[in-house]
Amino acid sequence: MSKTPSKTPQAIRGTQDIFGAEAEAFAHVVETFERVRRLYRFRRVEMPVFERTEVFARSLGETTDVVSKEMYSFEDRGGESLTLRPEFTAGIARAYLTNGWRQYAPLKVATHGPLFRYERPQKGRYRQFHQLDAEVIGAAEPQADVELLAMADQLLKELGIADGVTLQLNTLGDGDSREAWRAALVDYFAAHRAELSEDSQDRLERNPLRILDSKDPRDRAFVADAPKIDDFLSGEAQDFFGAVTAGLDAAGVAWAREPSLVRGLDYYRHTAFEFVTDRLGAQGTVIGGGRYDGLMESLGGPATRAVGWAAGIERLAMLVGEAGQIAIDALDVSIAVEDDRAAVAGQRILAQLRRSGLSVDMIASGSPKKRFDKAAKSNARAIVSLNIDNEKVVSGLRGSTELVERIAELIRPIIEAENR
RNA sequence: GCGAUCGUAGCUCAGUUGGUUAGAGCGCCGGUUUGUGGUACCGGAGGUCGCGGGUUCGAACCCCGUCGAUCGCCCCA
Repeated sequence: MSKTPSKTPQAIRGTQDIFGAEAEAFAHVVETFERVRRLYRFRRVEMPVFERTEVFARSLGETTDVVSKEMYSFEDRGGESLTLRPEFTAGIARAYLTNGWRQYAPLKVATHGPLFRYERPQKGRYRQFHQLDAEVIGAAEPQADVELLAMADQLLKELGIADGVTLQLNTLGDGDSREAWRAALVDYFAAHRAELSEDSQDRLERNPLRILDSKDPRDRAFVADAPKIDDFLSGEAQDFFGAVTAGLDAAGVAWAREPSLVRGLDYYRHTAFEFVTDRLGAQGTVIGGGRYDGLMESLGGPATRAVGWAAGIERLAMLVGEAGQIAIDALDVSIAVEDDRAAVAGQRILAQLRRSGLSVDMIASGSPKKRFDKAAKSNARAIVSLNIDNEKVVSGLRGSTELVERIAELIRPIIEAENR
C-alpha cells in the first residue's frame, strides 16, 4: 500500500559499515596478525568491551581532556559509571591484576577488536575503530621491547606494506630522566613563550612534551634547539636504550631515531615508538606503543614493568588495499540453471561441489536466457550450465580443463540419478 | 570544540547567465538477437534535487539556517 512511513535511522557518526574489498583487506590484516603472533608465541586473550570508568580514568592520569571529553562513558542501571574501552592496555592491566596473571609473567598476550573514542571523524580516524594489540607484561628486559618490535616489523612485511613505513624510535628514560628533561623543556620554552603558537603556550602548562611534535611552524623553529633527552638520561636508561637498539640491529629491524617522539601519558618510560607512513593524510601512525612501567601502580597493583603496542586495523587495511595485496573473488564454479526444471539438480550439484571444497555460486533466478551470461560475468574458473533436453537434465561444462574434469566426475552420478 | 569543501536515481556523475515534463553511464527487471552463447539492440522500474525557511513571475542553481559526509586543526591512550 503506502511506502514505509518512518525514516530509516542513520548510522552513528564515526561508525563504519565495512564491505567488499575493504572488508577483505580488514580480514586479511587480522588473519595475518593472528598468524604472526603465534610465531612469536603471544597468547590470545579476549577482553570486555567495557570496564568501570575508573580503569581508564586512573590509568590515563592527568590528561583530563582525554578522560572528560573523549571517552564514551555512561551509567548503567545501577548508577555505575562505565566506559567503552578507548584502548586495550588498561583493561589488560586490570585483568592481569584481578586474575592473578602474575603467575604467568612474563606474559605475552595479543588481542584485537573494536575500541571507542568520542572524537571528530577524519581520514583513518573513527569513533568506533579497530586495533590489533600486543603486550608483554612483567618483563623488565630490553629483549621484550625488541621482540615486540620485531613482531610488528614482521607483520608489516608479511602484509606487504613495510616499504612506505618507517619505525621511529625514542627513549623517554626512566622516571628521573624524564622529569629532568621535562623541567628543562619547560624552562626552555617558557623563555620563548611569547613567540610560541597559542596552542603551545597552552601546552606549556598542560603537556609540555607535546610542543615537540607541534605542526605549527612558529613552534618548529624552537624545537630544533630544544633540550634533548639524551642529555638527561641516567646511565641505566642509556644502557637500556642501547640494548634495545642493538637488539633491533641484530634482529634486522630497521629503525630511525626520532628525538621529538613523545607519549602524551605520564606512565610511559624508556622505549617509545611509532611505525609511521606519509600515505594516510594527517593520521600517519600505523602502529604505536612503548614501555609503560608506571601503569600497574596507578591501578593499585605492584610495580610491574611492561611494554606493548597497538595497530589501527583500518589504517593497515588502507595501506594493504593501496598496495593491491588483496585478491578477492576467487570463485571456482558458477552454475547456471537455464531451465527451472533443472533447479533441483542444480541444488544437488551446488551442495556436492561445495562439500568437495570448491567455492561455488548458482544463478537460478531472472530470465533463464540471461543466466548463462550472468554466470560468465562472475569470472568463475568454470561454468556449469544445466538445461532440459528431451525431458532429461543435461549439463554443459566450460573452463580450465583440469577443473572441468574434476567437476564432471562429481556431477555425473547426480545427473544420472536425476534422469532415472 | 574550531575551520574548509561537498550533499541530484541503488552506484559514479552531468545539469549553461535562475526558465517548460531533471539527464547519462553502470547496475537491476523484461524482451529481441545470438544459440555453447561473456555480443548487440529495444523497452521498463527507480528521484520529496539532504531537510527547513527566504529572494523571485519562476529555484537543483541565489541567500540564511539545519542535518549529514569528507578533509584538516585541537587532542591522540
